[in-house]
Amino acid sequence: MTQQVEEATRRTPLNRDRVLSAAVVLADEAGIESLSMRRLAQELGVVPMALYKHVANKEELLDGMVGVIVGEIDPPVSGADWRNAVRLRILSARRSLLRHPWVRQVLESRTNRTPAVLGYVDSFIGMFLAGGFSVDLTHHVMHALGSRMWGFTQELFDDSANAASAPVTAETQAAMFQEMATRYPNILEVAMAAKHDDGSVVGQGCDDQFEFEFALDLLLDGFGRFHDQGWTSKRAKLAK
Amino acid sequence: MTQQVEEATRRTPLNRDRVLSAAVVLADEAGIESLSMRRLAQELGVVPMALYKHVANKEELLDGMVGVIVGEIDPPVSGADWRNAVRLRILSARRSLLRHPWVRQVLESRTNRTPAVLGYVDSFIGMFLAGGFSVDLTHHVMHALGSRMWGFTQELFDDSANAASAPVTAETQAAMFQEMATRYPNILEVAMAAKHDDGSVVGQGCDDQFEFEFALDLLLDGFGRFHDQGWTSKRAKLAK
DNA sequence: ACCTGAACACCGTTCAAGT
DNA sequence: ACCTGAACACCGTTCAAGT
Repeated sequence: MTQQVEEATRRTPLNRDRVLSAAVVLADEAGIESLSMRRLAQELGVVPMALYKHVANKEELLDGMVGVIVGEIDPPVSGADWRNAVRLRILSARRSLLRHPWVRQVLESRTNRTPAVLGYVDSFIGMFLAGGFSVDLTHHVMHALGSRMWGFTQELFDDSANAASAPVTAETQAAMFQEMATRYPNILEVAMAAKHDDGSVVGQGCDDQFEFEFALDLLLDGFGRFHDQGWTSKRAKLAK
Repeated sequence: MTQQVEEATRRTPLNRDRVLSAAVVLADEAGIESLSMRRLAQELGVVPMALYKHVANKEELLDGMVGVIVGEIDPPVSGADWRNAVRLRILSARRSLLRHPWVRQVLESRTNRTPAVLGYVDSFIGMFLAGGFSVDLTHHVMHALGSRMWGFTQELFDDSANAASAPVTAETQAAMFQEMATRYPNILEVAMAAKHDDGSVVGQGCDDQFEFEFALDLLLDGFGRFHDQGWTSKRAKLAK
């Protein structure tokens, strides 16, 4: 930072938006684990306590950050049937969330009853109701969607962490292969098939976008089938 | 702790299992946020550094704790078709995980390539392969299942946190209702229907077990349909 | 060789003293 | 009335000094 920019930054009075934007940038660039009140204050050129005038505590800071990203998600497209509306909105959310990978963890780690999140959920529910879904079915469908409505899934193994680690030698790779073959043959078989499918031997093998849409479409198909059948939870419970 | 018990505890030499068990108990009773190396050491009546002889660091401690719980999950039942085998196993995992609510967060926050987790996943994949699923379909099905294979879903709003908070007065409840009605009418409508369904006005309204099984069965139905149709990812990609 | 007290480099947040 | 330096009560982990 040059002297000039530093001066200009310092002159701009701190406000909630500047705090939140700086926090988003910091989380994007340094990772959510590097986001501390002290570090954020330093980045803004203020004393740590100055932040507490604009956010009550770190929890509120994180809620606010999520709000910023949720605000970037496109509103529902108009004039589409429920399936397309829901699908496009989720894929839009996915694009937003992929730009800010830390949002997933923050969304997962807390109960998110902030206006931004509630507003998103409310308009999301609205897409099903507008599509003629009963309130009952909409309720259960929202549960089934869960965090997938944000465009992400809790994956079993997060490869993004692995990508940053040191490259493994051919030797250790061979040893890992041997270990996998004897102890986890099924995992190996599936992983090999995915890699073969991918064409590369080195690549991580899984097309995340394809996997996401596979599961999403499977769920949407199921929702549509239930809707067409006039499914109700009461009948489902009686059938048990 | 009486003097006698304290003596006995101190005489038992510390080992990895005792460290992990104590950590599990501490997380169960005090919550995962209260689990620190220092607090755990105190609980075991040792100096913090003594722990580092049995676990390399906190990450390894958490991995080990997950391993303890995963070890409690029932093995696959034999002689069942794939659908029942998978279903029963997931519901067994769910029972284990519900007894130790912190496991969800720990599983979500890390890339879990530990022997315990890999072993579980491997045997899980085995159930689909044994049911005649292609390796290809099994791969995508495992992705679609995601963390649901552990018996939990990322819910939008975690009510467990809310239950611990202070009870709200009738006044603030009415104000919240008013706020919801004007700003989040769709959420309110769904929430009201769920409560009515539940019979109570106060209850949290959602039957978590029902919601879980609703989504699980919807997915399993989809998997079965794909299996019967001889679905392949290659054909699915060409169709796009 | 083994064990561990003290220290290091952090946290989020409170609070009283200074302007 | 406003602002903030110092302090509090913690962290995980290193390391050197002590046995």
